[in-house]
Amino acid sequence: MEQVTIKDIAKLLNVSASTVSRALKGSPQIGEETRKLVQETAKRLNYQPNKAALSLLHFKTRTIGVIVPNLGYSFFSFALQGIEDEASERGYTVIASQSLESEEREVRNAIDMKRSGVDGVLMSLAQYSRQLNHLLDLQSTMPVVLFDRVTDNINCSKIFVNNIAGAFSAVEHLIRSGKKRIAYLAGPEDLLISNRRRDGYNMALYRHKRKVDDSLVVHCEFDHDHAMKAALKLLKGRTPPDGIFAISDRVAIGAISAAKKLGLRIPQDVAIVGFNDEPISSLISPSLSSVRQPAMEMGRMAAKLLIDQIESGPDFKPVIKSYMTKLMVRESSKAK
Amino acid sequence: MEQVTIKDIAKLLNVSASTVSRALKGSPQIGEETRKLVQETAKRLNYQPNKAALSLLHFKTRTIGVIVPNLGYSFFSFALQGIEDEASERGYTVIASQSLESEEREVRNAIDMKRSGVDGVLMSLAQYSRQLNHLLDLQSTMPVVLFDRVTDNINCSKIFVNNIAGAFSAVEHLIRSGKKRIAYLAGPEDLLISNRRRDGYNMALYRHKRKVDDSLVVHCEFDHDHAMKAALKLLKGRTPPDGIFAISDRVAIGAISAAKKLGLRIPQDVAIVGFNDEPISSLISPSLSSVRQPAMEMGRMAAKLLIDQIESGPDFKPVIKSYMTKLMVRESSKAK
DNA sequence: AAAAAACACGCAATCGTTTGCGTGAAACAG
DNA sequence: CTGTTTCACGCAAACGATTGCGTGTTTTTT
Repeated sequence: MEQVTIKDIAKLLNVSASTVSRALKGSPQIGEETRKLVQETAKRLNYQPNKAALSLLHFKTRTIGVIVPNLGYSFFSFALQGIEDEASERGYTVIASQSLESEEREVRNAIDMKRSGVDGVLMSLAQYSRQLNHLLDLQSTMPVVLFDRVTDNINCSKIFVNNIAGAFSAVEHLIRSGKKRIAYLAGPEDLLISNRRRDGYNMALYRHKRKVDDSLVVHCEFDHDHAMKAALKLLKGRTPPDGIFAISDRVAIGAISAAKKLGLRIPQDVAIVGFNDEPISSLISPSLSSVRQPAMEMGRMAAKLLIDQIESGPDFKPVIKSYMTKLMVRESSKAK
Repeated sequence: MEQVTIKDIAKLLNVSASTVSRALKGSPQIGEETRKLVQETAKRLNYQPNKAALSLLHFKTRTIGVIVPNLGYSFFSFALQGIEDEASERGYTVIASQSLESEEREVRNAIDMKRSGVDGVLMSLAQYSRQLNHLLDLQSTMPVVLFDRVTDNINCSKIFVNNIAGAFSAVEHLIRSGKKRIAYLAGPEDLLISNRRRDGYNMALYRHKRKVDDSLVVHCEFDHDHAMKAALKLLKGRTPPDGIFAISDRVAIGAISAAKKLGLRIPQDVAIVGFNDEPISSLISPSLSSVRQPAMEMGRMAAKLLIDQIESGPDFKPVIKSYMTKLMVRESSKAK
C-alpha cells in the first residue's frame, strides 16, 4: 500500500540507507553478498524510488511537457503516441495540453508547464501565435523543441515534414491528372507551414510551365466554415479553378462542401487534395486524397531530441530534421 | 533563471526560512511589517514553491492521471479539455495517456501512472478491457474515477451519459421518420455502454409496439472496417433494415460506406444515426445524425469528483452522475 | 516595580535519496 | 609484530518547505 522506502529495506536488513542506495546501483563499494541481498529484497518488496526525493536532489523531474493545438486532430494524437512511447522507454513522464489554436491558452499552458517543473517542452504552435515571448521565456529556463508548426524566429531543434516536397507532389499530381487551373487554399498569412507549402505549390506550377496566378491563392483559418467560404469564393469566381490543394484535410473537407453546394462534380469539375491524411479522410465520400506525414515517427523523434538535449547539458546544438511525405491518391482527385 | 527558494528570500531579508514560509501563508504568528515585506519580495523575485519539496513533505504530487482509449476521438479530446480546465483551476497538473483500445497498453499506462506518483486516476476503459486487476490494483493505492466507458464491477465514482435515454431518442426518431425495421449496430458483446444503449433501443421498440428481432442486433468493433462488414451483412440479409442506430459515429460512417457500396439511398432506403456527435459528422455527406454528449462538461465533472475525493480522505463515498444527451438530426435520417 | 502574558521570530526535525568522508576490521607486506 | 592497504560499510549533510517547540523581547496587568 504505502510506498516502500530505502529506509524500510535498510531497517529490515540491518544495514544503513547508504548501503542500500549503493547496492541498488551496483556500486563496487558494496560487498557481493550484501548487494544481492539488497537487490532481491528490493525486488521482493517492489521498491520504487520516490520521485519527489530524486527531483529535490537533482533538480530534474524526468517529466516533459507537450503543447499542441488540438489533440482531436489525429496528426497530434498520433504524434503524442510517439512522444509517449519514446518518453516511457527513457523513463520520462509526459504531461500534455492543448492550446485550441488560441495564443492566450498557449501562454497559460506554457506558464503551467514552467510551474510544474518540467525538464523541457515540446511544442507545436497555435495558429494565431504571433508573440513568441512565452516561448523565449520558456527557452531561457529549459530546452524547447518545436515540431510541425514551427517558426524561424526561435533557435532550437525542430521537426517537421518537407512541406515543399509534400505540396509539390500534391500539385504535380493534380497537373498530371489534367487539371489546368489549380488553386491553393492556404492557412493564415504568416504561418510558416502555409508558406512553405505555397513554395511547393509554386515550384510545381513552375516546373510544369504553368503561370502562377495569385488570385488562386486564398487564405483561411483552419475550421470548416472559413474554409468553405473561402472555397466558395474561389469556385464562384469568373475563372474558377478545376483543382484545389488545401493546407489541411479539414480545410479540404470545407472545399468539398463548397463544391457540392455548387453542384460541382468531384473530381471531374474540381479535384481536391488535402494534407495530413486524417483517418476520416479515407472514409468520407468522395474519399479525400491527402499528403500523409509520419506523425508517430515525428513525435518520437521530437521527444528523442528533447530528452537528448535535457540530458546533454548546455552545449547541445539544435538539430533540424525533416521528414518525407507520401501522397495518398483517392477518389477526390483520381483521374478516370 | 534558477528557481528562487525560500532560503534566498530569507537571506535577503535577514530572517529565517520559517518566518518566510509563515509570512507567505499569512500566519498570524508573523508581524504585519515582516509579512508584507516578505510577500512583496516573494512577488518581486517571482518565487514559486518547489513542487518536489512539497511532494516529499505531504506525500501528494497534485497531479492526476488520465487514461483514455484514444485522444483522436474528439469525445475524449473535448473531455480532456474539461479535465484540464478543472485541474488547472484547482492547482493540479494532468498527465494523459492513450490505451489505443488495447488492454495491454492500458495496464502499462496504469503502472506508469502509479510509478509517477499521481494522486488519482481518471479512466475510460479500452474496448477490450476484461481483466480489471490493474484497475483494482490502482484503486487500492489511490482514488479512481471512471467516465464514459465504465464498468459495474468496480466500486468508484462514475460519470457517463444516460445511454438508455440517448439510444431511446435516436431509435424513436427513426421510428417517427417512418422506419419499420431498425437495426442496432452494437459494440463488443460485454461492453457496458453498448448494452445500455441496447436497452434504450429495446425500450423504444417496445414503447412503439414493434417486436424486437434479435437478428437486427449485430456486434462489431469500433473501427471502420469491422463496422462496414457488419453493416453489409445486415443490409444484404433477406429482410434488411431500413434504419440503423450505430453505437458510435465511426461505426455509423462504416454503415454509410456499406449502404453506398450497395447503392442504397440515405436516408430513403436506410436512415442512419450515430452516437458522439464528432465534429466531422456534420461535415460529411450525407451529414450524420448523432447523439451528442456534453463531453467537456463530463470531463470537468469527472476531474472535480476525483479531486474532491483526493482531498477529502478515505471516507468519501462514490458518486454516480449521468448526463442527458441531445439528438442532432441531420441528412442521414431526415424525413423528407 | 515585579510578574505574567503576548508577541515575533529562530531552531531543528522531517520527508526519501544520494554522496563525500570517515572508520573499524581484515588482509597483507616488511 | 608493526605498519600500511584494502575492503565494506556507516555518518551526516544536502535538496526545499513546513511546523512544533523554544526563546528573547516587549507590552500589559496587578
